[in-house]
Amino acid sequence: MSTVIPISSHHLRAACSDCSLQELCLPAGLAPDEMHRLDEIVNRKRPLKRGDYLYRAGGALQSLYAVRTGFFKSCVMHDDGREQVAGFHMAGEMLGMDGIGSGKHMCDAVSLEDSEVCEIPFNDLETLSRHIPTLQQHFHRIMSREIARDYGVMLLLGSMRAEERLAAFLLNLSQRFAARGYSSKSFLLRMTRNEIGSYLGLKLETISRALSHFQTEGIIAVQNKSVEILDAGRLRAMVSQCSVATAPMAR
Amino acid sequence: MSTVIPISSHHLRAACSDCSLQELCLPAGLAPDEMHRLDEIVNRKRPLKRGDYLYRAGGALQSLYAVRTGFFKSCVMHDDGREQVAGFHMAGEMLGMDGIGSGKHMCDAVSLEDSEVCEIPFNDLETLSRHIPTLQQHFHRIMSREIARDYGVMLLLGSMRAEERLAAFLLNLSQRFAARGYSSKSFLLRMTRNEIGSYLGLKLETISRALSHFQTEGIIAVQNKSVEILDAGRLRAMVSQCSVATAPMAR
DNA sequence: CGCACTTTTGAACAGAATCAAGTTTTGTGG
DNA sequence: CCACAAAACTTGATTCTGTTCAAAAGTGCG
Repeated sequence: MSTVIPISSHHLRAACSDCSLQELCLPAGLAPDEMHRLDEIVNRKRPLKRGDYLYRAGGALQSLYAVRTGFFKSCVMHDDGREQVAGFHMAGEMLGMDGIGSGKHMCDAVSLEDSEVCEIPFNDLETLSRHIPTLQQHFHRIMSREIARDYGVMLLLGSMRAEERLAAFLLNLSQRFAARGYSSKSFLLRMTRNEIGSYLGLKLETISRALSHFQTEGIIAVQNKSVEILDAGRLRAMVSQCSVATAPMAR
Repeated sequence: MSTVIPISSHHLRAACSDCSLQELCLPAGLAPDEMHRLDEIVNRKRPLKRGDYLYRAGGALQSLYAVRTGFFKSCVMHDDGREQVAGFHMAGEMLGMDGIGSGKHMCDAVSLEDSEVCEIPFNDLETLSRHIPTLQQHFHRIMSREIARDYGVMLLLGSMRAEERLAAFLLNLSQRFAARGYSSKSFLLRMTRNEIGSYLGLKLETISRALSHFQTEGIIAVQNKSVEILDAGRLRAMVSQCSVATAPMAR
């Protein structure tokens, strides 16, 4: 257990990205044995089909989850059945941190396409992070970044108009795809117009109209779920009034 | 350092509330020596006058802060000079957790009345929490609750209309005052209409109108900064459509 | 005591929501 | 693989909520 496993650095990197814990272990790099110990507590999770729930609001929080492949939304349900999307999550991002405080999940996490996640039992993570300062620091950073992101969303919802919100949303997606090695110019919207609207505090008709408008302006090309960004500069100009909104905005 | 300091439980409680670390140490209670070690890393901070900055966006994050007395807002500045209020903070609450991820504060923290804070050097807190699991758990809960609160604000900004937002805001304040032993029915608004509006994604005129309207309806009595809640039930009814928004909403 | 800031209130305006209809896409079962 | 039903999307017309502009009154700090 405390023996250093003799594996190459290439191996480590592979193992890390393999379990999709990029956010937890990549940034500063753990020592080989540390990485191994982290790996030991991570459970591979069965794949989820589109529409499956990863967890539900009110359920006991046992684990945090790292998205391995696929795409998720987290959303809170109103009494009347309407849903409010609180965030979208792609490969390499973590889910479930909102539930630590109360021990219960605060929202539903739903798979928007066939996905796979790694399950990280929270108690084990807490214990392990006491022994591995680097891991502890990363975990704190991840939670903090979540808070900072949320601030950005609040800014967006509190002070931007419809088309500015959508521009910020598209730029944010673009940037996150780019960070994962996908094209920043051309990608698929995994969620419906309704879900985008819910996330941005707008109605689906408004999303549809704004997308159409961007298209006639030559800023983007949309066809169904696929989006191509033609003029990122103009998108950036639309949100530039809000300095903070560009980078840490969405999720 | 590892010696158990012989102080009574009453002493401990006093010391704890004294340094205003309620959020960090009260909930489950630390052992006497643990409490003492926590106390050792906490620096008493000079009082701040109204309008003083506790920290500024972009500044290096050295410490987290616990509000001892007083009232703060945290806000992000737009390029054009407008400000967006991201939260209000009263005695016993913690500030600064948004900056851990980047090592820099993401927003300004401004005192809205003469206040006093405790400074908790973040590195020391991280180190200490490795040795005191209870402290570690509390710290994680605090960060998580901040995330959950932010989800609530997103819900509010994304799906409630003006008067619902204000109702939720008043109820949240009421509740937080009550939790600190103050009246839940009658309190002072430490912030301006403009700051309330910024926080709720509305203009100050809208806040003013809504307050006036609530008053003519007999739901509240307002005079300048002082508010008395006459019919909490109707306020609750206004926000009840959003189950989640009531409790963990603002900050 | 006066000046600056905050608040209130009114009137006109604008942006997004709502209502509605029609079209396209997607998913399912035969 | 096709047909059909359900879901998602687009677009237009209308309505309504909240913003903007404006002016006056109140409050408080120096």
